[in-house]
Amino acid sequence: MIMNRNKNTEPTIHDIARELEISASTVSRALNDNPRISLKTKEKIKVVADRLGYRPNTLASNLRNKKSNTIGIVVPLINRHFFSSVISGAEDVAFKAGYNVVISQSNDLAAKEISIVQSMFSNRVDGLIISIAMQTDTFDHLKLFRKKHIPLVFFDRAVPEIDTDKIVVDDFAGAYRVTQHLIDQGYQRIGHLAGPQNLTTYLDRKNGYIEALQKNGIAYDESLININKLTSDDGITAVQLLMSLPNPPDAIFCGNDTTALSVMIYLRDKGIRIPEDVGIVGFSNEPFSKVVSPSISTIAQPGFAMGQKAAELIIRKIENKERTYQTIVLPTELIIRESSNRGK
Amino acid sequence: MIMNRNKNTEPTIHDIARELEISASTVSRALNDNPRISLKTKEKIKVVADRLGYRPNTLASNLRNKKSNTIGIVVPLINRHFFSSVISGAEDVAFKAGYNVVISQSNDLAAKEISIVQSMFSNRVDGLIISIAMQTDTFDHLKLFRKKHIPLVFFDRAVPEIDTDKIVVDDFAGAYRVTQHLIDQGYQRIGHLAGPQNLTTYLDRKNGYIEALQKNGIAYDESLININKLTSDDGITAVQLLMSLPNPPDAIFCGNDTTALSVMIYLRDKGIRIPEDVGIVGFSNEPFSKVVSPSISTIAQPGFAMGQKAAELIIRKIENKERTYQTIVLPTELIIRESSNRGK
DNA sequence: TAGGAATGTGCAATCGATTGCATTTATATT
DNA sequence: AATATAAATGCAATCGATTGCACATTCCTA
Repeated sequence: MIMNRNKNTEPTIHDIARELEISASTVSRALNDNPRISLKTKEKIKVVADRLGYRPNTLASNLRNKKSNTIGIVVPLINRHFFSSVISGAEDVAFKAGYNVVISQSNDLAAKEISIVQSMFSNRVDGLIISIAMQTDTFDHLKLFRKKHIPLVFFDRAVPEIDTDKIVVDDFAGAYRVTQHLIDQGYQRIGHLAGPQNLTTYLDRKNGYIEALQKNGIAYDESLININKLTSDDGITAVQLLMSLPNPPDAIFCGNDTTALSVMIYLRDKGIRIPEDVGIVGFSNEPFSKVVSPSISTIAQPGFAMGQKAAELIIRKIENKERTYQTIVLPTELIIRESSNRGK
Repeated sequence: MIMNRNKNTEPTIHDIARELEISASTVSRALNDNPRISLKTKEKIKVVADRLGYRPNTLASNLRNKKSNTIGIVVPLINRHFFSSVISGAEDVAFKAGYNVVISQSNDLAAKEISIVQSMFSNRVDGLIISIAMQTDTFDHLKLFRKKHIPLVFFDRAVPEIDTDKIVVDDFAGAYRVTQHLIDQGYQRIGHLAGPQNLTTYLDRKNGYIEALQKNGIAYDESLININKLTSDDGITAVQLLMSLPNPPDAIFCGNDTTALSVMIYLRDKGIRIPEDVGIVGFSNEPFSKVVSPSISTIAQPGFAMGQKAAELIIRKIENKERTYQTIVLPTELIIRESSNRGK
């Protein structure tokens, strides 16, 4: 009699096989509902599996199948509304399709991003969904995925030089719409706080802004554009600068809601009325933008939907091995609130 | 000559071994910096490994070591500030310690939670960090982890009947402090919007509130307590009820910031001044609570720190096999802002 | 220079599930 | 009853890394 009923050990298909005096192959096939196994045998096996509290060891299965059923997601910061929404959407779709989701945050640091991506590769994720760090400017770690034909999907912040699937929002159109809206409200000199221009996201926003000005026959004034990292403090520094110009702006299109808020607070403290004296628009529709006072006009980015789309796309790639890449541009929505609404 | 340089295949230790005409064991040991391997051999091996672009296959290693280097985290909803903060903190610590983090959300549904937890077990996570779903009322899926001696850490919402590590905030003390603060500010009739009482979190808050009243010799009035699910709408319904009492409250301690905000907006619309006429305090320190106007006094829950602690704790358990369980109660912080500050 | 310790490598089994191919068993056909 | 065919199951290798034990080599020391 072969003895192997170790105590601290999880039951395996071999334990089930031994119990029933059949082979492990049969057990494996039965549990995977393989038609080659008779119904009768399948049932016997399932009974024993239940009794032993058998749970398949996914690690073993993954190794054998060279598939981890895992999707990696890398974001700059988990703890940020937009990104956690994307993650939430992606997890939703992935879970339903039987995939696990491993998540890491780059903290916007290139070095950490590289380390994460390599680790995910070693863990043999089946696909990678990523929004790159602000700081990242070399892309070998990502090209690795392309080279090995592991599906790679960029969202929000994509790398132009890597040809793969991308899901972005229409930053250009969003910014254009914001600017047009400000013009429609009668603002004449519109400033812009722009983010790092190595990210297409922010570049596109700036370009949309410029385009809208030009289409409306407004001279585009370089001095009204302030490029920074869009932190709360950056917003204050920038607005100080803009307002001290000989000819200061009467509206500011801020690259995100965070700066929109800090700008607004700064102006309020200076006794400048919003939207009467200066109009403000942000970007991203952070939850707070709706509830501050005055509420902040902004552009809604469909984070949850983006995550869903990204997961759907990568799963299709994983399972079908499609070779064509697409860039999905999700529409944005201009939400007009108090901070830019003069009622015109 | 043995041929095996398949094209689409990742290099393995065997490829390195073949190249150098040594055994795979030596390669494995060299790459793990085993002292039994000579420096000279190690260096040769590292050179070849680099040249081939070798990346260890973590799946194989995990299978052999019966360890996945992965920590599972289950939250009700990823896309919520408190939870994403916890995740962020946990990822931070886990990554530094060489662990991956897989995340799933229960959507507050018991069935999904069970399914997630079982799947994580099959994936052989080394430990599980979880905040249970509002709906969950059976715990076999979690007891499984205890039975198998897989580290389990509850955070925020813990299950009293399962003896394991827990990290919670001191809801009782937080609520007590809120109430004392309102009393100190001269409020006389303090109402409370409480959450579902099957969660200790909300139960403790209510008890802290009651205790503070009693310690201050204030009669505790059942009619001033409204139990609901703490959604925005619930807040409005509740405040309508409270304010229509013959003897309405002059302050309301809301079970979370969401209701605090909706209550505040409702009162403002009725021309009731905050904090002069009615004082308001929330709970959780949601980002918006600081930026709305008036800003909302609240209790800060250290989400990020909680995540860090949870990860630290579970890693200690994973690596040391400690058998003693602890409940860590993190202190809360009362943040006094405009909504309850009469300047007393 | 033999004996023994110290050092460096290799063999082969193992982790648990999967699967191509072979083999056995049951059923059908003439 | 004998053969052909279909159905059910088993064997053994595989996925890639790890490791106890055995074997080989080098180095000392008496």
